Amino acid sequence: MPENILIAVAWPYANGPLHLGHIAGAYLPADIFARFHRMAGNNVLMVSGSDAHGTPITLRADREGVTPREIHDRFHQGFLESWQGLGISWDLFTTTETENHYRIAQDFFTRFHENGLLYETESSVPYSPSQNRYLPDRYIVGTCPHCDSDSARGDQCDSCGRTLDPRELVNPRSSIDGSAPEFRSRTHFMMRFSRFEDHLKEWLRDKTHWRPQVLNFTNGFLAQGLKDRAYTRDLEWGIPVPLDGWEDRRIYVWFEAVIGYLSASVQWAREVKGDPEAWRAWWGADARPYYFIGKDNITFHTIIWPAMLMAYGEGLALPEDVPANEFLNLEGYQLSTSRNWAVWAPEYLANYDADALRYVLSATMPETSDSEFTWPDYVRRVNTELVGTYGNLVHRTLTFLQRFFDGVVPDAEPDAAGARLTARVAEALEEAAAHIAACRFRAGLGVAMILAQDGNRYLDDRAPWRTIREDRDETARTLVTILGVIAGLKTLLAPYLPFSSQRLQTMLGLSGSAQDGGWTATTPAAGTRLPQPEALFAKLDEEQVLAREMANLGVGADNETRA
RNA sequence: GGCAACGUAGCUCAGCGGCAGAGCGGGCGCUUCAUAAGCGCUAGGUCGCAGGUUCGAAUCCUGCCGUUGCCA
Repeated sequence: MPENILIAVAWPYANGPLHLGHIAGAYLPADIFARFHRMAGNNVLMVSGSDAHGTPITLRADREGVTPREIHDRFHQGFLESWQGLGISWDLFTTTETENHYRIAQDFFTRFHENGLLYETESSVPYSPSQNRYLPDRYIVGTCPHCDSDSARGDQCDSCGRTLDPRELVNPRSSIDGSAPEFRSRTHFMMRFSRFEDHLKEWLRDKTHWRPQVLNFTNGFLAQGLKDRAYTRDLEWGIPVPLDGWEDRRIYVWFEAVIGYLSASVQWAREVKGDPEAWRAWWGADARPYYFIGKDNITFHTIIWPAMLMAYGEGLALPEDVPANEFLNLEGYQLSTSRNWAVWAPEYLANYDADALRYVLSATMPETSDSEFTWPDYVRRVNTELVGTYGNLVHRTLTFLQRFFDGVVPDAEPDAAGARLTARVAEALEEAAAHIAACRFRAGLGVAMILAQDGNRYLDDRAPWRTIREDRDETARTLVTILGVIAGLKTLLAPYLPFSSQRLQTMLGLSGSAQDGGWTATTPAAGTRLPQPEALFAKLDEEQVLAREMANLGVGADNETRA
């Protein structure tokens, strides 16, 4: 019986283009998971969108002298193009800047308020008299009270790493115009998260299938006691508090962005599916929601958002799993937008193949600990593994078939050794399915690559280039066997390498899409004439790649702001 | 400062109580259908450091060093 699998993926800040860290951290694993489950016959709803209201967007807008909406629109559009190029197969990628999202986020607020979960509290907020606006903590700069650095921000000191309150800063001033801020007393709402501590602990009890890092971190966080948190902020950009007289305060971006998982599902039902109630199948009692995020977001998805769902009280499905990834480093250092230490998706896609990146990032996905992307390693994996092991197995087989069989699939059955290998294909499909369903994506890919090696070894053992001289039937048996392996690889790799699997689908003389073929190895029927094969992947010139990429890295760094 | 992880072969990473593993790179050989691709063999490691538990520790515990994330 098909399952309803909600694939909810982190909402990227629309303040800059996507880079490799985003892709390896959340979007690629989510997409592999989605494509696999669709092939396996499950009902998938995969949603996310641009986070329009984060502080980084306001920061960039202030710096460029444009509105936050202009920043959001620019990068949201860029995201859509990158998804297309990378083959990230959303059912809907929307944004928090929609009427639908505002309505649902405000509905959450109203519900919490009516249920007595929000209470008022006074807090001291930095205000700029010269600009006549309240300032976010990180807009205040000054001297750090701990280490005397004069470039500390109101939220944190980059020199000593301590987090700060803007009132602690010595000689505080606005980073916009250098004027001294006032601190004004303002009324804000606190959310009674503390009320859900026990319920959360109870809910977490059977989550033994979660990754240890995620579970330990979550349990540890809860063990320290869940505190109430400010639900509103003094900002001009964001979703207004839906109460008379409170319109100048906004719902804190974090508590609003997570609601996007639900609001995007609702929007999908109405606008894409054309059935306004269709979203309920992915949010009901038998739905299985998976949240793909980075390790910096764990508490919001294992504690805050589940608590909000409990607080909302419609029996909305809680996360089944939150397979948070660790971080991807680049050439030995952390990715950094401000230092331009990154590989940007648009630039990558302008020069290289999407499947090649999907392969390399899948093989080195930071599932269990931080991992490393280097350009020499990228070239090596593409040339030896993608081209050499997998691509070449396909190419040597299909060109052989053209040369000696006129491209026609022979009518033959595998021999004994071939039957054993064919059985391996079926096993590989089962093993990989188990790995992918459990969010072990590297392991799933490993199963496919071992099968490709088995195929190459089988070909070398059978040596059809020799048998063709005296025993055409035996050669035919070898080829039919290896075509079955290739068909299996096409399926096994379709979640990882959708573009090349589709090309292979065509080269195998199969109609339709590789995605719709199901999680099985379908071989072309005997007598089918296959088209002239083309290489699945292009070999890279290491010197050329390194010359281009190492020259770009870190160039144009902007050290004035951090993003 | 508190919490949670990570530190394993030249590189990238598995393993997480029972003889230290894979891929790549290095060395040697086989093959020639194939994108100078493929296959086999081989060298290479005080499993961050120091203690402890155990018949037995890369694996469990403690401390330290280094890295990362979250929180204060």
